[in-house]
Amino acid sequence: MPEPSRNATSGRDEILAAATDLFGETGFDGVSISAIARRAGTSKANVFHHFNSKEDLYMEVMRAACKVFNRAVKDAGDAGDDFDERLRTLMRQDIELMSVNPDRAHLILREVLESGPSHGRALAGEVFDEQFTEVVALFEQARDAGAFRDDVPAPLAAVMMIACNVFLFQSRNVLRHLPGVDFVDDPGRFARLAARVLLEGLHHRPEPAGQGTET
Amino acid sequence: MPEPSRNATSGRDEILAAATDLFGETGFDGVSISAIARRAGTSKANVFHHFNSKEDLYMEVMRAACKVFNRAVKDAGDAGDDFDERLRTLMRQDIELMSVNPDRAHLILREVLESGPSHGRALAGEVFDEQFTEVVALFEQARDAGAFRDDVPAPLAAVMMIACNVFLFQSRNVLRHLPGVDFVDDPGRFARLAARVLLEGLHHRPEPAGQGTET
DNA sequence: GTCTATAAATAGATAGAC
DNA sequence: GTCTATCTATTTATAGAC
Repeated sequence: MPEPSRNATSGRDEILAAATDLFGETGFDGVSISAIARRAGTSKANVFHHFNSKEDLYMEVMRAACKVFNRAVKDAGDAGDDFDERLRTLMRQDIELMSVNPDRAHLILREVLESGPSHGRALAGEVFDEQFTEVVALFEQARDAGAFRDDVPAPLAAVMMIACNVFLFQSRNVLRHLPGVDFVDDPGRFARLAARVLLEGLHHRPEPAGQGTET
Repeated sequence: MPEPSRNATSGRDEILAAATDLFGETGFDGVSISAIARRAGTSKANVFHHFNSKEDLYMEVMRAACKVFNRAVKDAGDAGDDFDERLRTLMRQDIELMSVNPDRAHLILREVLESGPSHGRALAGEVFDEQFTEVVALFEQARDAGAFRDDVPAPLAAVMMIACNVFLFQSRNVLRHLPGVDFVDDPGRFARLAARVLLEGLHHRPEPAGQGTET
């Protein structure tokens, strides 16, 4: 690390911050180097001095974003041993993490959810896989402990949980204005209610009513 | 309607089809008129002959996409009066609709889920609202009939259902390669399993175990 | 309706002064 | 490290022939 001249938030860092904002809002194709330079308060040429290309800058932004999310996911592991409480906590932390880092969350989700032109797909995929694997493990533990039904695969339960969080985050600006929707800006409340539905729905209770126990 | 010279799929229609594909895959900013013309087998100038601007073409594509989805959502209304069956059917039809029209689905979802530069936001918003309202109504009917618990708001249940469908569609290409995930390409199976969890979770069953009935 | 040619602006990226 | 000036390719969009 060649130490920078003296100022902490100078040059390179400001460009990275501006790029994170803009790439997060509009995506790779929707942002020009001129726009990034303008927001960072510098010139186009200076952007190209600090980064070899637009793709290089984008990848650097992705790397930083993934690091933030990976670290947060790792830290969220230790939270008691009550399954219900762990699920609730995990959901709430997940939503709060995205709410606090909307641009970074957008970046990662875009890479995972859109076909995207081969950019940071691999990096974002790792974050996604890690998160997914952890949630699956949680549900499998619960099922192995006999707490959950065995006619619903753990990966499917994991998809449902992550889906709720991701969708709430992605559509928050639209949902907020819909009638009866008063839970968008209260992660704790949403996590509590959604987790309740998932937990009750997953509890061991064979032979529901009229349909066979088809897998 | 000034009838076209003689061929049904000629000129304008081919351009619209090409634009739907490309805008759906890469979004507004990621597609150039040259690319659309190339795929439609015509020239740039001809694209501008049929449409006043790139935004015009994009809006036309959005309009058509929304029409397809609005019609399908309307048609899905009448399906028996068994709540469980209706929810299952609605989920399955929704997933199948997106699977069959991936580009149109992507277009609409992108407009709703990304901040996006003011483009077809309004159009897509209508489709989204309509779908959301219908699902909320379904859950409210069930709750009014006394079938569902009343400590989980209907809009939240609706968000959970739609979230599962949207997320399954959006991340299908990533999920497909994850261990234990064998439900991505079987809408019937996914709808059956996910609906089971939601239904069981929403069934009337007050005072779960240890936590109060907080709303 | 479709084309070639072109205009005008902007994109990503480089050269070289300071 | 930062800048102005510039290069080249590509962008949206238009003009006008056929």
